[in-house]
Amino acid sequence: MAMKKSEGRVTIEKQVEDRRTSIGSQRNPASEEAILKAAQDILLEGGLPAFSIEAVARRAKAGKPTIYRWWPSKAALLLDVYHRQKDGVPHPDTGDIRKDLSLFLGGLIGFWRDGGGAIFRSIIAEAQSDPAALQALQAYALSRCRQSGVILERGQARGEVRADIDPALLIELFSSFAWNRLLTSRLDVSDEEIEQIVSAVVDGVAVRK
Amino acid sequence: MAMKKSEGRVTIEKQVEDRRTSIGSQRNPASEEAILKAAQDILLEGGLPAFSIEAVARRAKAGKPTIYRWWPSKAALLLDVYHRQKDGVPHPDTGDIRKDLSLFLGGLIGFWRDGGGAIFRSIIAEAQSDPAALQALQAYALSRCRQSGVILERGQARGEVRADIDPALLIELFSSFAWNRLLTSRLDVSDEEIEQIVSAVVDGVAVRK
Amino acid sequence: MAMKKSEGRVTIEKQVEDRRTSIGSQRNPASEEAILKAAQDILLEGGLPAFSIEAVARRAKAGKPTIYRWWPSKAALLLDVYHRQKDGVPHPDTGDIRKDLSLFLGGLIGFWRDGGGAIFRSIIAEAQSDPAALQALQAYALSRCRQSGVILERGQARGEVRADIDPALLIELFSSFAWNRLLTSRLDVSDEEIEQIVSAVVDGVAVRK
Amino acid sequence: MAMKKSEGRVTIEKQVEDRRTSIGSQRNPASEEAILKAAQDILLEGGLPAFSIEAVARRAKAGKPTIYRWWPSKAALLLDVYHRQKDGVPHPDTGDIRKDLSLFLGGLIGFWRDGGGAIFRSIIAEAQSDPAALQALQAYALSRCRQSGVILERGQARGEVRADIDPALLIELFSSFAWNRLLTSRLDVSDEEIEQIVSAVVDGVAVRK
DNA sequence: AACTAACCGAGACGGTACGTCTCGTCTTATG
DNA sequence: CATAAGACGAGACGTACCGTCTCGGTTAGTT
Repeated sequence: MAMKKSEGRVTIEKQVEDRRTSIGSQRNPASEEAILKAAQDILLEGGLPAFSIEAVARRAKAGKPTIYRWWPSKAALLLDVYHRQKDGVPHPDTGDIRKDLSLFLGGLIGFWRDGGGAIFRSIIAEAQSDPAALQALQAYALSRCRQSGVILERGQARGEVRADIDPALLIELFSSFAWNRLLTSRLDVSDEEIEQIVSAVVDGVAVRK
Repeated sequence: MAMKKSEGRVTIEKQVEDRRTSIGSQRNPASEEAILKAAQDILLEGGLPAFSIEAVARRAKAGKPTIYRWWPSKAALLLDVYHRQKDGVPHPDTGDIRKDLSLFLGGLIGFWRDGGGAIFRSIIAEAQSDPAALQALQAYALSRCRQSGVILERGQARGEVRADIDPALLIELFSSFAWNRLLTSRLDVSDEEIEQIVSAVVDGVAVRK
Repeated sequence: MAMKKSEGRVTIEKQVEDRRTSIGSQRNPASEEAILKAAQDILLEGGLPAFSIEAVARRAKAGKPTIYRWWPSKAALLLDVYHRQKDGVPHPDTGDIRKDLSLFLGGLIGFWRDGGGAIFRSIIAEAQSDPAALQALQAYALSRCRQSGVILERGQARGEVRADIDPALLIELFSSFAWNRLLTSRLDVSDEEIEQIVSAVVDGVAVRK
Repeated sequence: MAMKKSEGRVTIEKQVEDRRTSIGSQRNPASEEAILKAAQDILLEGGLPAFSIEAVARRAKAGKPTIYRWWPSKAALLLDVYHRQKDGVPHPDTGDIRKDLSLFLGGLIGFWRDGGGAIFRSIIAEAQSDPAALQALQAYALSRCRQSGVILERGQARGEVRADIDPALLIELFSSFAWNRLLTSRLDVSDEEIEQIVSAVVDGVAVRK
């Protein structure tokens, strides 16, 4: 992406090496792209400790004020970076609530374990000190729970799931578990563990009388 | 010279007053106490962003090296501060697994909501960038889950809870929910919500056939 | 926004007042000046022991990195401070080598005695532990000796001074005496002593046969 | 020296490794020796920058208070270290003032160049900030000049040197030159240079009429 | 023989300064 | 007027020493 940026301007005069300058009184998409790319790369390579506005500017060959102009805080940049990744967590519809929930939970954990979690971890951490990030995180989490609640709603429609269950709340319970494992770097969850959790919740912990 | 030494301490009690000096080749409990107190106060007042070794040293009227001597990292100090608060989360034993779990989850959330959570939030945030903090957090979380697992073990002993349930894993599921709410500042959980979650897990989400 | 920028500077003069910020991608003369001034004042007030980068930064209301950016070492800053004082040691040209040398030596000692020596003392001291300072001092001393050698060169041109004398070496001998007195705080040299030294060297210590 | 210290106690029980403890209510010569030795070694190896009370204590395996008990300041320790070295600068008596002065100046420079100067440099540097060191240095320098003045006094007695010359002052002039070279690390003075200086002063710089 | 007094090492204490890092703001020069 | 560049004040980081203090142990003289 970042390489493409000068491609359209090659013929216009002599082009000073590889420098990216203003394109006038408007936001420069090449800069935005370079900054987001740099931010993402830094996060994936060095994690949150390596992530600083300074480092992003350096790597993106951008001026710090350019970053501050468009992203008011570290958290805003983090969120933008996160939104770029399509998160690939599915809302399966196999017709079997056990399978659906196992696939959902396993998918979420797997996505995070395979590299997708680093940035989200950073956002959660940032949200503990930055109120703006916190609000964004709240909104994001809520909408995700609602979206994923569809799994249970389908189960309810099929008469497979109790009608008095709040789908979003239950999804929150499952994804909380994934959060916990993400935040404690214990994402190596076996299929058995996932199935045990799903089974416990679906069938109930209590002995059937 | 030797006479002067004890002269200032004749009145046994209230003495510390101004300056706190060494008590010889051994750790000074007064310093440790002052440092932990200062650290706690700073955390409660300004949260994680205000928490720096510099600030703690200043407030505790201690030298920075004194802190570094005893706590190798910011995270170590954070954990020590957290350990000082007796966390008051109970392991209730009412004989009814529903009540026990509700009291446990409600107790944890209540404790965090009423001020006890701020420091733990900070530790989780810190653990996202500091490997040492992460390790400490892992160990802590694990041991807590095992401890609280006793609630379910008692249920199993009573024949109330399925024997194939892993107590620690189930507790982890419940406390994950509390973590989630702590980290998203949504600890205002109603008793109904807690009961719904407990009920869902105890009785199962599935419709009984 | 853009309008606000110049608003505070409408009245051209007296403006600096409180805060001194960047003037763009280039060295800020106001900062440089403030730092050198602060350094000089600290040296004159508290001498070398009071002179620390920390103290200079504090007094100049500058950040430490700003100092380290422009002066790689304490010694470099010291030398810059010394160079600011025009040192007022003359190269007199009375036509009489005795008078010229007396005025030179007396002038040097007098300049140091009347306040100008404190900083140079500090530089010499610093050079004993800092190789960079040492090198700077060597270069400075050498060039001064060569400059002042002109006194003897004129004497040689007049046929008053032996042609086989190395002017710089002789000047070094005289200024060494001043160094010695500076470093041992014995700058209260009487005119008689100066004349005795000059007389000894000019006329020779040996009895004329 | 330091090695000998346990020699007398070998047979008395099992001797805890190599520890040097108190010998009762009196100064322990072994400790003093070990401290001076350590101080000297550090100075010769790392120069003034490496010389700290901390380092000396570490190397001498002594407690810091033991050092502070006997030497009130860094300078005092430095001076003691310097006094241990017999300085080997001669007061030659060849009967020829030229030879005597050349041997004196050459001897002083040579002694310093061959390792003896490092400590004296340190003392001079220290004296620029420590008044106690300064005073000690003044006294030392004065007495040395007076002692070495004997060279010129003998010349005066022989009728070889003008009677109106102050011997100490002249010696100060010569040794100032050595100081200068010591402090600027330019002790590689050739015999020719020494002879030129001596010749200039003995015979006079002025052309004989 | 017991006691005292001073010494010993060790090392903790409250501090200061070090030199490096990042922060978020600012101004320049370039296009 | 947006950009890359980079200087600025601020202040935290972790380290090295400073000079003071207390400790527990050792040993020489004195009782």
